[in-house]
Amino acid sequence: MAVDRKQQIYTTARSLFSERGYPATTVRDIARELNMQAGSLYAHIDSKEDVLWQIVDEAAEQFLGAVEPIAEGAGAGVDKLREMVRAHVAVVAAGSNNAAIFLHEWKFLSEERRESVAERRNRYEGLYRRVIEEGIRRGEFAPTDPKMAALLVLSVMNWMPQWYNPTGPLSATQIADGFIEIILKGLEA
Amino acid sequence: MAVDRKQQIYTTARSLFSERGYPATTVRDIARELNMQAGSLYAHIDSKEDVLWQIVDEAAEQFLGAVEPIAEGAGAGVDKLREMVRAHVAVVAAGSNNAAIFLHEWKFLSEERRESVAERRNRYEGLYRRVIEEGIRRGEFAPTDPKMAALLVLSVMNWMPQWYNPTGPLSATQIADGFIEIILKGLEA
DNA sequence: ACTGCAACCTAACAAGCGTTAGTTCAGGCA
DNA sequence: TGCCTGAACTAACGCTTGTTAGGTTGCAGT
Repeated sequence: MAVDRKQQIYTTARSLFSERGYPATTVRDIARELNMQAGSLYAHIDSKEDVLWQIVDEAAEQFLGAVEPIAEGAGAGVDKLREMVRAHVAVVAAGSNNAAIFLHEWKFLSEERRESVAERRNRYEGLYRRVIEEGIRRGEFAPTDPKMAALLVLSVMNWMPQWYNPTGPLSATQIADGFIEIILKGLEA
Repeated sequence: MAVDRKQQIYTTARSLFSERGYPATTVRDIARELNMQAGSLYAHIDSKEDVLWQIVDEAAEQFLGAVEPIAEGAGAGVDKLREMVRAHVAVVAAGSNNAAIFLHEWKFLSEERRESVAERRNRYEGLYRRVIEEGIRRGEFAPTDPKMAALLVLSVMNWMPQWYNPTGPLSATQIADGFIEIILKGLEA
């Protein structure tokens, strides 16, 4: 029994933050879900914003950690892009709450923390743009605007937490492959 | 002088709701922006939620009103899909604040209002799915899962309010055409 | 048996929330 | 002139917010 209470608090926070958003979630909501009192939370956490920060920070690391090695590795652009999308979708599927919070709730962090998130998000988006640019230069992809192409890929992935249901009929890999098939055909030379 | 104060309140609310979200925007924030007292707002509005409702309701009508006639009209699926995306993007561009609020803040409406939004959103998504299904049946599009294809199109459009900048270098039509070019190539038979 | 400690509780805090009531004041109209 | 209307104000309401302080409980190790 008595699994690490801190972890339980974070799990509950992830669920509620992603469902209602950070400002609409109160520490009393989180406490109620765990059958405890609001004040008792503070034996385990420092502040509500700290909880948000840890969740967002972790998610940022997960996405970069999964996709950066692929983007900077060797191989054809087509294959790299496919693997990047697969890796991204796998991260979303592994913890879809994290992804939704990462995408929408970072606004409520303090200035410096927000900047740390923005920096990593820019780096992340750059990975996709660069792989597509490289693919165009090599003649793998048709000469389209790489910024728009990257934005298209990222849009599809970023919208995913809004509808993805872990208990739904489609596995994460099926979803990734379904999307990337259409996208790669749309981009190919 | 003295433009309709009610309109000013709605314009300010649109701006703040889309920027910080509904729960993180206080009626005092709105009032401050208009150099007035929070209580004074209530000479013009009934409640904070009513303001949100009117904005969301209006946006729903704008999207359906612009896209439904095209989807149910005659013509090739390829042309219809292109025009639908153009029309959607035009609505976003005409009032990008509305779109962001419509997509993310409907959760904070009352049960019945939420349902009214959900019903129209389902109808809206169905328009895209049906045009794609029709296109596949006619042999215009390759036989892909129409649900995934529609989701791809909608994802790209729904993510747009997150990055679209009215004063940016790209016009709404350029954006729409850039995306739809890639997507149509990805779908074609 | 005693101590130490983590986990939890109750109670309260200052601040902020949406909203209401009562009032003031200027402008248009009889 | 006197009255009405609309828009604004001030002040407060009851409630909720994140957070803190201090006390209680029960269990692990000596």
